[in-house]
Amino acid sequence: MPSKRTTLASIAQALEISVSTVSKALSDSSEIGAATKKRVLEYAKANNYTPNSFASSFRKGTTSTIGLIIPNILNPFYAKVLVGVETYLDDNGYKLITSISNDLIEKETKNISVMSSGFVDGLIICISKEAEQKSEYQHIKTLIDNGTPIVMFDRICDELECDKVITDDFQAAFDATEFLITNRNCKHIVITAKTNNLHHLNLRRKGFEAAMNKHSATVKCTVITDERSKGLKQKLGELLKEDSSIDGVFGLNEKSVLHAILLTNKLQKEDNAISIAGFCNDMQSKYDASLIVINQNAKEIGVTCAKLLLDRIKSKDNTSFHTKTIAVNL
Amino acid sequence: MPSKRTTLASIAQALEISVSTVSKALSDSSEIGAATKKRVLEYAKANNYTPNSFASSFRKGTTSTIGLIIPNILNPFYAKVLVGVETYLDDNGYKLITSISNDLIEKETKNISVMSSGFVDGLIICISKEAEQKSEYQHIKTLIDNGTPIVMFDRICDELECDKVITDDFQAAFDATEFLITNRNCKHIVITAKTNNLHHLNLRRKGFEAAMNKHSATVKCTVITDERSKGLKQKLGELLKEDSSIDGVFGLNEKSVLHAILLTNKLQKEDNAISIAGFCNDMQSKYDASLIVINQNAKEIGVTCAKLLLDRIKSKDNTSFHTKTIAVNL
DNA sequence: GTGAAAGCGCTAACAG
DNA sequence: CTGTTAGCGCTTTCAC
Repeated sequence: MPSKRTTLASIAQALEISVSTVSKALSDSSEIGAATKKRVLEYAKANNYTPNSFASSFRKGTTSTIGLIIPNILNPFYAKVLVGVETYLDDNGYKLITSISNDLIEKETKNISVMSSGFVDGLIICISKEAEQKSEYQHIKTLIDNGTPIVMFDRICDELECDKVITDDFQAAFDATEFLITNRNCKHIVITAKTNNLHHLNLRRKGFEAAMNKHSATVKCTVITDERSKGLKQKLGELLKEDSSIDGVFGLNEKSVLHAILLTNKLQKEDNAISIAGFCNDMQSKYDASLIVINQNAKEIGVTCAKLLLDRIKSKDNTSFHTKTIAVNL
Repeated sequence: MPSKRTTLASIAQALEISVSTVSKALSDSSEIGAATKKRVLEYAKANNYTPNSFASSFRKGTTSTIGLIIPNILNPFYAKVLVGVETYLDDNGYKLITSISNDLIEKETKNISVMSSGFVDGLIICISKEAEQKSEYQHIKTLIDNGTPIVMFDRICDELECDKVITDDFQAAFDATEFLITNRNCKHIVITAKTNNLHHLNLRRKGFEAAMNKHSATVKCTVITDERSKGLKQKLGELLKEDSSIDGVFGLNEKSVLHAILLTNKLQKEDNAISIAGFCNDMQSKYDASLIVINQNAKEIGVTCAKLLLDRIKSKDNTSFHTKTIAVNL
């Protein structure tokens, strides 16, 4: 193991030329003669020189690194967004620093400040539930004021001036609900809704309600609410046992859908007795053709975020922010 | 938006004191008088000075950043490992750079070299399927020779000298299989095995076989092999329809287990007619109590990797590497 | 063609 | 107590 890394200086010393010559030779500058270039390149290879890109970044004032802050990586929606972000960044020579906020403002704030203290050229963020519920955006505002380019996705905030990428939650929920009604002939649909007052969950619920209103003549609905997922699951289980007229379930989020799948399986009814629709990115959903899954195109969301951010960084423009809506499909 | 960031130099200039005084004052050094400290602190706050920790890292020669390279983030096993790593790192003031290799040597190699060129203090890696199958470890060796501390997990290689964290795959498979036999009274168990020659999958299969041999008098087994997941799923589906004596399925990996759940659900047999056991970290499995899930304690694996790595970095020792085996439970 | 030198922002000897 | 100085490794004018 070589005790010391090869650097420009060590190459220069060994070859008795100057550091700047070495630097230029390695970057194949036209200023340097072919003979010198060859000498330098050979020496560099022989001593397996790897440029210290950290130093280079420091010098240039950019890091080619992007920060991603998400609430939870076990939710496949966020995992897929990460895949999209990582893919696009990697293709463009950028690195990715990831932080999981666990939906806590404190951790979010801490990591934002660490990253933005010179480590990243820009930030992609889905704010924590806590921040959204308390409308606490000061930590994000500070970031923007500081000049760090950011892109928000999924959970966004109108008062923040930056690029944003969202799903058309209302339309998606409307479409899926209508599909339950018109294609699966559902007559009694249950919706499971957490009472956590998240903006995009409310939109989904409104989409569902709009569809129900449109078809109110033929379809009935029952709303289950609870502030916790477990509570929702339990109530749904009881309801399914009691009321055999239920022939559809609409899940507003990942967990609701998974719970619905499990509970209806347990009932051991004849095939397709109960149709399930909802927002779900779990692998499981891909294998179960009977499900009506709202495909949020999470990976595409990630790619779009990354693209918006890199474009913003390259243009150095900080006006006219875009909000892109990623289409969904069933 | 302030056109220029506040720096030590700008503070020093404004207050007509030296840069080093400012630096010391901000780090609350005992060398500086209370009055000066107060002046500096107030000015810093007023101009919301944030230290450029990138520059500081550069100066100190360490980045407080760790690289994590995993094949796939959509596999919940790796996602959970990431959570463990991220949690431990964050608690210890470290950042995390993540790269997804997609099981390709090329991307793995590229990202390793980018990260190790000064951006990370150490690396945690689960090598790509491709590297393991081709026994290509040169890119890892180069890294080790270069002096970068690394920790391997899940897929390891004996010839590489570094810390390692693994699951006791053999024992886990043995225990789960025996549970199927003795507790669920299975008489005919199907095992779905991909023919991809991955070390830890082979260990799992050996564990299964050892249990079968021990109970060969009472239990029969059928082995399904295919090089692709889809093929396995199809063969399993056909077998389940044809042979009604099957009362147990053992899945060697995530997908196999998920497929088995789905297929047996479709059969609409009476409850618990077919018991399923296997390696699975999907959310779904948590909600289905009838499953026999091998809990690999993925988060703990992540925490252990991170801990081993930080300890190694701090001690600067590069001898006596440890291989830790994380216990599993059903 | 090649080299000298400045400097990115910060830290840490060493002087006063 | 405060200041001077010398870099970390690299890029980039500007001279020669």
